[in-house]
Amino acid sequence: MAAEVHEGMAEVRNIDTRERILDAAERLFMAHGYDGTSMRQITGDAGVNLAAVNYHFGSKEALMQEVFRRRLDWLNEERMRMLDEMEAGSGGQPLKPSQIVDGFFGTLLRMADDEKRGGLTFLRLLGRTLTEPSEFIRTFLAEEYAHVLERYKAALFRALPDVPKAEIVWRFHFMLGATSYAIAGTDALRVVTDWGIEEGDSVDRLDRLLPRLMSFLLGGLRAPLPQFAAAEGEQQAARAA
Amino acid sequence: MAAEVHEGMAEVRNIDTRERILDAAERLFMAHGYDGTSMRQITGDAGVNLAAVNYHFGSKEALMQEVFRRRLDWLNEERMRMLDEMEAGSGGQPLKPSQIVDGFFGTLLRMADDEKRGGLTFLRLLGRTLTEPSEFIRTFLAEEYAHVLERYKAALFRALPDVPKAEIVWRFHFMLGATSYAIAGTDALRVVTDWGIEEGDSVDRLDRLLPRLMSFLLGGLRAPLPQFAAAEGEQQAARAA
DNA sequence: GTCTATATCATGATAGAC
DNA sequence: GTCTATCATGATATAGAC
Repeated sequence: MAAEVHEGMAEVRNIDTRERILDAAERLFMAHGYDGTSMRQITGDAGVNLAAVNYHFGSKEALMQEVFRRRLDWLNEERMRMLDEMEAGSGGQPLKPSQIVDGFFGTLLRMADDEKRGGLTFLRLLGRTLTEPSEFIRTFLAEEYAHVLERYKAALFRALPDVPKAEIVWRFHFMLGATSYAIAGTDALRVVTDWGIEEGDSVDRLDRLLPRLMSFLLGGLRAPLPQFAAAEGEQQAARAA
Repeated sequence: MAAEVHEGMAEVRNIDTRERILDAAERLFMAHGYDGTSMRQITGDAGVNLAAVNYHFGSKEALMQEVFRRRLDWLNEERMRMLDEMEAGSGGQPLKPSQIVDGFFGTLLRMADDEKRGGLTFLRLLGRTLTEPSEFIRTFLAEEYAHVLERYKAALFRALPDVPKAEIVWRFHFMLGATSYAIAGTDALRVVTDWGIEEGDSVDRLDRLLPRLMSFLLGGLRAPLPQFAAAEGEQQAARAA
């Protein structure tokens, strides 16, 4: 009797097993890194059999890719959708830098509150992975979502016509770093923030992180240019005129 | 005869072996991470025997700590020395934010040109490790050099009396992230910077990275406060007056 | 689809000769 | 201090019964 129920639920349990593995892998990769997490830990945590990972995903590397794809496909479609929407509403005018930054980084940070999209766990995993040494996964991310970066970069070029393009690319990069580190939420962070914070100020609240980060990013993006770049900026502005 | 020469050089070869192991470990940990690097790779690369790591350092973890200590002791002494010097020359007045940022992050970045202090290899290792999941090493770093962060944080509090302290701590954290990511120099960086850079513009030149990063960091540090924090800033300024 | 059992290999660490 | 040889463990992956 139990066997019949088991057979009847085979399809459902299959899907369930896949998700359970992905959830456990996401959590463990976040906490201990790719190389620091074994398939025994993952399947143990997920409550499934050791062989299930290879059956459902083929290998540990393929599992890692699927962990990211599950979240990033949605995120990057959302980013594209927001850019489409903002550009449709701007009447052909360049967007404001704050709109672009919010579309890219704000959309990312708002995932932290969305448990069904991975929430803070996935965000931290992503933040850490961007500087982690597992080459195959950085390559995968760069290739899979290059088109999104490209469109946002182009939007920034239009929004800041008198800033040299090289400078914008660098600043985009600095913004990525500040954001990654903030969401990675390492213990180094905790040590820093534990000092000298006024009583009652809840540093850890995510709804405050977003405006804090936004101010910082925009301040950096629009900062005065370094001297050698300011000269290039004048040339670029002259060409455009 | 050969045996006598060997014995006579024992001390020298000892030191040499230690340094060779540290150099190889620094390079490999940077490229593949702590968990992704085996002691066989390290000793193979260093051209020494496998057992030498445990003889000289005791364990893989202790080796990793020594890799960092070798570079960071100097860096953090230099940071302290610069702060002492600047404060001695300011006549009791608060320092300028740009001085403080240069003392902390400029001193770090200038290590990239100093091959005998680890150069770019160590800088990248450090940048990656700050978000890496190896807990023991982040704990080690946080405890070992906490006093330096504390002094720089205090200097920033004095330099920016009407910015809430919590805000300064966060912005310090964002600056750390932007810098880590920039020096980690992942492939994600390379992909980003390969797009749309004008011909002849050498994006990779380190002497340009420093002023670029400085402008960005200072722009972020001095950015307008987010609304909720601006209110706190007024209170803080009122208390100080 | 799920399980047990196992093949195959790499890891960190150490004992003991030299 | 350096070497060889080896231990004990844990890794990914798979074969084959159910």
